[in-house]
Amino acid sequence: MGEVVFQLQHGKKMDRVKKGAWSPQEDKKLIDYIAKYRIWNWSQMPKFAGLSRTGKSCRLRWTNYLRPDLKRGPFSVEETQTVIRMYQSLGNRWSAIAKELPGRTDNEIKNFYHTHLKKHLGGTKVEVKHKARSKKVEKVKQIEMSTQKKPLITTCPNIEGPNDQSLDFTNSSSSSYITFDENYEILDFLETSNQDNDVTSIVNQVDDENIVILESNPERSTSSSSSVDLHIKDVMDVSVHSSNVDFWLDLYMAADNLNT
DNA sequence: AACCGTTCCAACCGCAAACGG
DNA sequence: CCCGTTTGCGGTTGGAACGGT
Repeated sequence: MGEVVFQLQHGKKMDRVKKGAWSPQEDKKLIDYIAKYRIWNWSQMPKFAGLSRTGKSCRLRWTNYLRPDLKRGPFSVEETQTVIRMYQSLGNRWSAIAKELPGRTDNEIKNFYHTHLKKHLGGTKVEVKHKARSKKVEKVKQIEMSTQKKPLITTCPNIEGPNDQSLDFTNSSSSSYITFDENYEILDFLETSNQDNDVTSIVNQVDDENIVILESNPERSTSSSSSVDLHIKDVMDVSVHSSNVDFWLDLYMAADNLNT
């Protein structure tokens, strides 16, 4: 990562302005300066702090990374729930969402949403009353949620299956369509054979509100215990309606926690 | 080992809002 | 109210890290 330096016209003098990743030395300069003089003017500060950066770059580095009150680390269940709920009501107003999450920045939430949540949310359009910054105008914005339901493939924690051999899907290489209630109790179960690829005909037979498509974990399919590890292969229509958010989220978080 | 595609996030950019003289 | 400057926001991206072949 070679440092990138640009020439900027500044009065008569040509100032060298650094761009790209911040070095630990630069971080220290910024932290020390703010500790001593507080934040008074971002655009003036860099030259006093001995930094060859724009004020914009300094502000970003401080607010998104150096600020002492930042939380860091993975999002908790509660935080993830908040992000999803707030996004459903506010849309992409990341800074407004960040106000509900102390220690998290708008940039962090935006990244979290795009990398962990977006692709798993089903395709639906949410109409959001978008409060414009002028406070006077209300824009109505159509939030286009991803129409692509990318499979959420991850390891699921032990979900207690029924003590019914006919429902033992540990050795099955086919997909299973299982309806759970909120306690992960299996409400309904349908198994597809390998050659049966007609998903919709199966789906139509069961409650399509809570369908989760599962497939058994190939590595751990030797035991025939009633407790099985599963791969969540796909989540269908679970996250489309807000009433289903908790259900989907619980599965997602449980699976994700197990992996870490 | 070497290559290649994917994931993820820090940092960028352009634009709009807010500020203040 | 105007206008230049500063701050804040959201979309986008470069590249490090990772995973697979």
